[in-house]
Amino acid sequence: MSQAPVTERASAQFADPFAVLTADMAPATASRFSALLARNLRRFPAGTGIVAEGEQAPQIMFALEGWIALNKSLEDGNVQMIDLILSPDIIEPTSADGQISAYDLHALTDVAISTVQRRDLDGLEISDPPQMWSIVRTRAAIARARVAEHTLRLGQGSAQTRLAYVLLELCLRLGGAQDARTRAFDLPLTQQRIGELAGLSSVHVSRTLRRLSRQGLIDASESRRIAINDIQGLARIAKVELDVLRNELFATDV
Amino acid sequence: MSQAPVTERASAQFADPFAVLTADMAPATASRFSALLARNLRRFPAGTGIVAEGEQAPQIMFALEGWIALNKSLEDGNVQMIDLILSPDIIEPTSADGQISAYDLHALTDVAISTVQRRDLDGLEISDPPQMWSIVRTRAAIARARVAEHTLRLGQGSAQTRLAYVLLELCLRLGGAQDARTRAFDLPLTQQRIGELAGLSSVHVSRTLRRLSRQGLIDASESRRIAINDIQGLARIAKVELDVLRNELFATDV
DNA sequence: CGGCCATTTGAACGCGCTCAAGCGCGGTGG
DNA sequence: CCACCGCGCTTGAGCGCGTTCAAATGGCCG
Repeated sequence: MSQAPVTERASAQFADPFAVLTADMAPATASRFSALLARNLRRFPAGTGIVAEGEQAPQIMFALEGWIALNKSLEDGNVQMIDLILSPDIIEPTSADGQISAYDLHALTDVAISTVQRRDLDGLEISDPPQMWSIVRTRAAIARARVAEHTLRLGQGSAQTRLAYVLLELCLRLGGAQDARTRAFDLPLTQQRIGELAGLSSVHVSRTLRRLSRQGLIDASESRRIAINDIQGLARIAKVELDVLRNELFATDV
Repeated sequence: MSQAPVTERASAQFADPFAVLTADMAPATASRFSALLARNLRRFPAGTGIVAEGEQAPQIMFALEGWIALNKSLEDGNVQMIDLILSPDIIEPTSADGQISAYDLHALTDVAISTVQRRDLDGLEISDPPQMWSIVRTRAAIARARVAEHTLRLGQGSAQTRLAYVLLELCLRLGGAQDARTRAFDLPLTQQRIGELAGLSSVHVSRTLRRLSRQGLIDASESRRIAINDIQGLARIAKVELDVLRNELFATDV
């Protein structure tokens, strides 16, 4: 941890994120799990580092609230956002040794997470079959698929394709958009950060967003907010099949 | 499965790959695991498809022998190799639903794999703590770190950086090179395939390989074979810290 | 030998980059 | 209150990297 986190007791406003993860659990396991999360709750204000690349890190982090960037950077300072973490995602930042983080985790907004070690989850496993690890596995599979779609477009897509894909993925992950009729959603990222995600310079993010606007596909006039006007057209440019993407991004079983 | 695989009984030549995975297991678990792998052995000749994107797939695949491309492709036909799978890697091709493959798996050489379902592993779990899933988790963490390094360079690296990284990663994964003094190794990929991995056109792979040769960093004169003459220099161009990469790519515990 | 595929090399294009200037907006302090 | 500053966004100009298209070379196998 590169910043001193704030620890606090379980509070009512986390009923929601807890519920997403405990929905299909046996009640006894669920309550023990909720208690574990509450015990290990950490908060980070927007703009702070959560975990630094190459430093000691918790093995498992439950994203409860806020937007987290999972970054890696080249020696020359160029940053690539590998993935964007939103509740109820689970982050496993350590590599083979289970100790050192392979990634840089950065709070894009105010963030609440719960950090645990693997043995904590083993300690919870009383039901049969073990459900805790099953949940972790499912979230890992979703993250893998998400990163692969992203990587595909970084390697093969044009700027329009990359950006359209990023917007579409976020639209779907935010629940088909907070405002369902207009498919508009808050995007608490500067164009610089969007560029780190899409592998583009901030200048070219600006140009490409305006191009998509001029084509009538999106409305990006409001700052830190995106409205998708033509989701089919955007999917065509992103070179994505919406149904396929939905199946990849959302759990359909435990 | 898009090709009819060949099933066969356990044979002596797989003692090695089995051993890598069973090294730290309790003997009883290890033998049951080896039997499971042997029971579900499949072979694919070079150039054949193993699993197609969007089709039914096994949940867990143990790579025993050969080179496997983990690909994704855009609607327009452009292919990106997300990762390259070598024994003792474990592939989990399905996404959230545990049924449909999110990736296209392709045999680059003759390949031997063993395919199982999650419940098969649950059935093996008799020791405490469960070691099977721990192995799967560790291999998954390694693959995540590998894909992230790759994605970073697809998003932020030049052609030289991407290619140098690909060669370095393979050099390390192949055991610091089969021939330790010259750090030379067989690379059973056409430049077209290397391009799919590095996110470059095959033409530019050719130019960039020659450029690295002219700089004295590698020797690519022999077809399907690479010799690394100056690993430090190559690491500089790949913008990679060799020790860090080694820690990410290799398991240091179970 | 002929045919096929992989590789090499040249030529030219264009996408996305950097550099640079200007604008808009919110926050701060005189 | 307005002046100022800083930051993010926009837009223009020009460049260079990696692309595509095309042709030639080399290697392997029938």
